[in-house]
This record gives sequence, structure tokens and C-alpha cells, in this order.
Amino acid sequence: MDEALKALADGTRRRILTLVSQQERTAGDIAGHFTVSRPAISQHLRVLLDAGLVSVRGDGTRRFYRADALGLDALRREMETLWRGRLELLKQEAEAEARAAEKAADTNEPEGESP
Amino acid sequence: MDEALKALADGTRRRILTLVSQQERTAGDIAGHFTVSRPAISQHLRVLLDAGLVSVRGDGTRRFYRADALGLDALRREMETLWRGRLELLKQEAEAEARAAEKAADTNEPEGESP
DNA sequence: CAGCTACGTAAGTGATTTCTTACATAATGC
DNA sequence: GCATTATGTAAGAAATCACTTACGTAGCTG
Repeated sequence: MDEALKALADGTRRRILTLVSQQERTAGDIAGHFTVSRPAISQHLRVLLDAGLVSVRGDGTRRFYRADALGLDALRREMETLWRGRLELLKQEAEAEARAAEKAADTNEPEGESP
Repeated sequence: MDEALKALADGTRRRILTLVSQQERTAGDIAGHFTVSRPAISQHLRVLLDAGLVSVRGDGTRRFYRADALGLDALRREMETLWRGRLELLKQEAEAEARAAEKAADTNEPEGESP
């Protein structure tokens, strides 16, 4: 999970992921969508590969990358576990804010500034 | 989103988030759960705060932190957008693998090794 | 085989992250 | 007011990251 989240933490890698989720693409094609050098993209692809978020298919001199739905789904599941238990908080916070607003309206200026 | 994902990319911060999602906790209490120094935790809390994933409430000398459900939910929504379009891939890949398996079973040794 | 294409890897660099220790600051209790 | 408690901030070290240029290598093509 750590590896996958760190992979996602980079904007370039997220863009790559978006590209290869629509269709499989060669490394060169992917690099063509960015201003950074081709080796840089190659390194990003390696990170995504290690994280299990993309897979490769070699064809001749070319390498076709695409999003690995299984890896992505595994991460999604883990993330959902992270969210779980926090949705309750949403309610709690909403209630707390409601109470605070109520109290603020009630309490106009009950405290003297001691001049 | 980038900020929030980078915040989540660190394991210590994810553990902090888990701690403060159950109940609000003081900085010292949180630090007590880790082996790293208290200032280190203070810095992690700042990152989480900047990312909008936790909120603080001061009370005397203490500062109570808790998960910010709104920020968490915003991130969750953005993540779901990321997943969208990739779930199709799950199907595609499953089908592709099924086809591959079928083909492998079909193709026993159609190719001479040219000895 | 020679040359070309598409790609990964190596090595090095500057920026960023994470941590530490030392210090600054605000509220509390005597 | 003075010590104590709870906490953030500063400064710097070590590790990691994202990038660059230069080079290596596998497969295709003439």
C-alpha cells in the first residue's frame, strides 16, 4: 500500500496512469505527452510497475504499458478501509458545528473586557 | 489533491490519521504512540493540517487534533474519479486473460523448435 | 553485418523529506 | 512573578526523489 500510495503521490505518475488507463501505450508515446525527458518517464513507469499499478507487454522493440486494474482495485479497497470509521466523523463534526453555531448565537457578549 | 495524497503517502501520517479518526487526541498523546520524537510528530501534524486532513482545537496549553472528515471525504471523492474508467479495465483484463488461457490450452506445441 | 529504432540503465545533481536536538512561547499552578 | 507543562519552530544532517545527460542493448531492416 505504501508503495502504491507513494507512486500516486506524484502528479506526473498520476497523469501517466490516466493515459494508460484509456488504452495501452508505448513508453515513447507516453513520454510524448510530457515535457520531461524520456528516461524520466521510463523511471516513472518503473515505479508504477513496482507498485503494481501498471503492467507491460513487450512487442518487438516496443513496450506497451497499461493500467493494471487488479493492482488499482487492491489499492482502492485498502483506501476504503482507511475511510471507514471516518464517515461517522462527518456526522459528528456537522453536529458539533451546529451546536457551536447555536451557542454563538446564544452567547452575545456575556464577558466584560475588564477595562 | 496532490498535497493530500503526499500527506497520505507517509506511513506515520496514516497511523496518526487512524488514531485521530477514532477520537480527538492531544499532540503529546499522539506522539506517545510512536518511537520518533515529539517534534517529528508535530511536523507530521502540520502536514496533515495543511492538507486539510485533520483539524485542531486548542484548549489551554493542549491542542486536540482529530480527522477532518470533510477534507478526507473531498480526497475520497477525487480518488473515486481516478478509479472511474479503470474499472472497465478490470473486465477487459479478465477477458483477455481468459482468452489467453483458452489459446494456451488450444495451442499445445504448434511451433517446431527448429533443431 | 551495419545502421536504426525504441527503450532501459548508470551516474550525478539539486530539491525535498524526515528526522534530530536545541530553543521559543503560551497557559497553569504555586 | 516563577516554575512547570504542552506544544510549535529553527537549524541542520542524512536519506530519498525527480530529473538530466550519456551509454548499453534488443529487435528490426536494408
